[in-house]
Amino acid sequence: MNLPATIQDFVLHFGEMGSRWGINRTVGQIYALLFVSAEPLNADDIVERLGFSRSNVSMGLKELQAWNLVRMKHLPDDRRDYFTTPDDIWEIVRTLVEERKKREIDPTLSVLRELAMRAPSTPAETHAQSRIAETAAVIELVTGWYDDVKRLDTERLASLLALGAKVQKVLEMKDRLTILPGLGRSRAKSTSTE
Amino acid sequence: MNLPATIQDFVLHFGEMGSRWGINRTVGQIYALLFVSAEPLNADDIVERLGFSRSNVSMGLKELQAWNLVRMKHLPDDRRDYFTTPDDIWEIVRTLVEERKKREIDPTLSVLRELAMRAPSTPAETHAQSRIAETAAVIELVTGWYDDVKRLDTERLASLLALGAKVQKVLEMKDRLTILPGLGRSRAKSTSTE
DNA sequence: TCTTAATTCCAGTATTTCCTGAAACTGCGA
DNA sequence: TCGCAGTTTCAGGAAATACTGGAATTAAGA
Repeated sequence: MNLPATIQDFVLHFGEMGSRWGINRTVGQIYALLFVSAEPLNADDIVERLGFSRSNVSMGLKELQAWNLVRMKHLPDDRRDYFTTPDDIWEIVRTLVEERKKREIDPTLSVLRELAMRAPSTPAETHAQSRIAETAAVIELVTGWYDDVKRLDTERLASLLALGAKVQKVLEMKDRLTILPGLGRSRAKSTSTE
Repeated sequence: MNLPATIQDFVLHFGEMGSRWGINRTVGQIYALLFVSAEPLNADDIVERLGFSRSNVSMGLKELQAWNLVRMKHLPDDRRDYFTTPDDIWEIVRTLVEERKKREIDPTLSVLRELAMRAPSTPAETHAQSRIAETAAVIELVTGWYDDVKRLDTERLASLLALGAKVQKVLEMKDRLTILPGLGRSRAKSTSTE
């Protein structure tokens, strides 16, 4: 590994983190390197800097592409593929959450719904199914919230986050002071028409 | 594995999910079983139902205890330890998020801050450090929001989630219509005095 | 169409992580 | 203090995952 100390430390830490979150270490390191690099890098640049085998880098890049986490670019008079991450970190966060949801949460939710709907055959099963149904409801609530806020532009999202729980106070005030038609609790189901 | 079909399918699915999120399959399955069981279970109950070795179950339970995800109980005239998960799913979610944050996000954040503060020695490093600092800022914003909303009681939290992005509309209205002292953007840093 | 540089695939190997059985430990009741 | 039921620890084996080098493939330029 042939990198300035700070970059190396970042890359190594990111690799460790990745491996705790179900992303393999190599892929995490490749991503980290692209993330902090000012210029797009090609596969050989990565091999040189990280010291992985050429094919390992190639597979890692493929996986990152499958996750929509990197962008491919081409330089004039150069056939090689160059890769970067988006400049906007919020876009990266959105992609990460979106992909993770699509691959893991959504399938889980449909499994849970299916399990909860089966005809139970023992009392134990009946109890289990009500626990499962509760779980599905919580996941639906959280993902519904997410589906909603992900449409906000970054600035609004950031200010909402900065506001934190104070939002609650504003809402209580609103409940007390004003009548706002069309702002009730019953949010649209949002699963069907996107 | 000796379980009603629905419970078995849930346990297996949960085990798979766990292994994608950095929890090993066995531990995930033990947790899933406890989660759907109406009664507390002891280690031998788990061995019987899941077919793991006694020691594997013991280690799994130990790990779940370290994560604060299970409760130990004792029955009268029985020395064995019995385990359950909390009845309230929201409590489970809070614990999960809290532990994960404590073990992974917080340490990462301090690493990032340290890296961003080092004196850079190359232009590449300078650029990397500004990316790292930006990342730290995003993480701080999100965890700050989380630290804030986690204090809400479950009912308020659920209604906030149900409201989704509509919150934004309420806030815009508030900006236009009223002056609310002490509700500005500048939230307390919240890291120091808890 | 041929040459060549670049990329991808794949089979085998290495490494890491997980799981087991046996042995050590703990603490209660006699 | 001893015996015993229950629990935990740990070293070694098993399984899963990751990594490599070479061979196959692709595509651009001549």
